[in-house]
Amino acid sequence: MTSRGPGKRVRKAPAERRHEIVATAARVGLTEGLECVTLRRVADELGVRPGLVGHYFPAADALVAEAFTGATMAELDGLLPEPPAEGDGPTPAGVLRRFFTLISGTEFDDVSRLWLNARHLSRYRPVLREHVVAQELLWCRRFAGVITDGTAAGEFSCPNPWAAAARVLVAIDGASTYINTSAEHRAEPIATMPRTVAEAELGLPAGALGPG
Amino acid sequence: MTSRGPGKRVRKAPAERRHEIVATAARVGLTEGLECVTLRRVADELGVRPGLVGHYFPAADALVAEAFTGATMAELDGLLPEPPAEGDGPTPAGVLRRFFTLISGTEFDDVSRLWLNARHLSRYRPVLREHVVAQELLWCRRFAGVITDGTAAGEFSCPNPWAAAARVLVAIDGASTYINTSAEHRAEPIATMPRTVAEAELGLPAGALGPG
DNA sequence: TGATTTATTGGTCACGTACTCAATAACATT
DNA sequence: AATGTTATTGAGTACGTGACCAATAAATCA
Repeated sequence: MTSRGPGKRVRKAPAERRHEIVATAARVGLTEGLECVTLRRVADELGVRPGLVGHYFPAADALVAEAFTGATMAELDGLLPEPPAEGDGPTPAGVLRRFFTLISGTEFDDVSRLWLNARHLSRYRPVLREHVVAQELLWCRRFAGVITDGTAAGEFSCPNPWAAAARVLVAIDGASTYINTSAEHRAEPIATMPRTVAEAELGLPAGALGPG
Repeated sequence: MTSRGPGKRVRKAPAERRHEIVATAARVGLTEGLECVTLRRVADELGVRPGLVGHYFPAADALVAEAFTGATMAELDGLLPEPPAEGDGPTPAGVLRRFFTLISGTEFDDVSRLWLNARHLSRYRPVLREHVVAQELLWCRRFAGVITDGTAAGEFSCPNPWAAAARVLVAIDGASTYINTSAEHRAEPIATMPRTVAEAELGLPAGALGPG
């Protein structure tokens, strides 16, 4: 990809270089796993010497953590966009319908793998752990916000949006847990569960958040 | 632990040695993580040279996979014992009550970590992957068996035990996914969910599978 | 234009891993 | 008691990792 002859130096503004390092690390982490996010791997990807990446990230843990946050933050904004400050965005039910449609696609598989990856790796890497906790709470907060909006608009009936969001996320994360193993063996009962749980939590009839 | 002077050799029957290697690997994997299951680590634990472990497991992947199966198999038998061939064991509802009580305890945390660990690692290690798939299906089958028994006995009402078991396991695995990260931040809504899902799936009133 | 800062290079270091293989010693068999 | 089998050792290779540091060249500033 990015290759140039040896010795030829390209000097960039620190902010720009740092940003492209994190972006590359996020891409590697998302597609190949966070343990592939190493100084050498990212450097190769950028056509740069490992020492340079080490210069921006003296501790490799920080790079892995930022890679995770970068990838999941982008994904969250794609799945559950923050509602516009004022005026009329899409209806909460519409937002959720779109959300459940998107996470059913195979494009979401890499994201499932990334979360699984990060949650396990957090056992050993405290810096990553903090980032994962922050993202988990952010996703929950974002989802709870949609529920709150929908309840205010009379679309949903939900006494405790935060707890309901947490439970829907349990279903989503539980269903995506098998992504590397027996997912296809039990596809049918598993895949439909998150949407069903959401409908139950929001007091909606079965199928209300379904496609079409 | 097991230490003896250098050079002193203890020669054991292959079956016995192999068994103690797997048992040690299972213990290390359960308490410290499957990436700590290395030839050297297991050898140190046994007071033996790394080459010996390598002799029994020419590929380290196989050792990790067997360590996982050993640990989860023991756990399953502790949580959901296979019913006696004939005669009267405990009632299915009683079995499930006991099950949900046990997985609520902190002793189950290591098991949660192990599953998370194994499911991620399966991404890279095909041998482990097969073992994890087998265990996932076994747990599901075992759970479905209890549901089937309870339905036959008139305790439960469940049209599809296999699918119901799969969904309850989604709730359990989803709830335990946060064990290394934000588990304690959202303990309340998350911890109660598996039992609630089970009660709904089995047509039981809320709290029917609760403690006491 | 000359001086200064610093982004970038290139190399080294110690560590831990799996894997290989010849030599050895404990056991079993005759 | 001698022999054969093999479980076990000990040393070695090759690889990938994070961390460290002096030298260098590109950009900026005086």
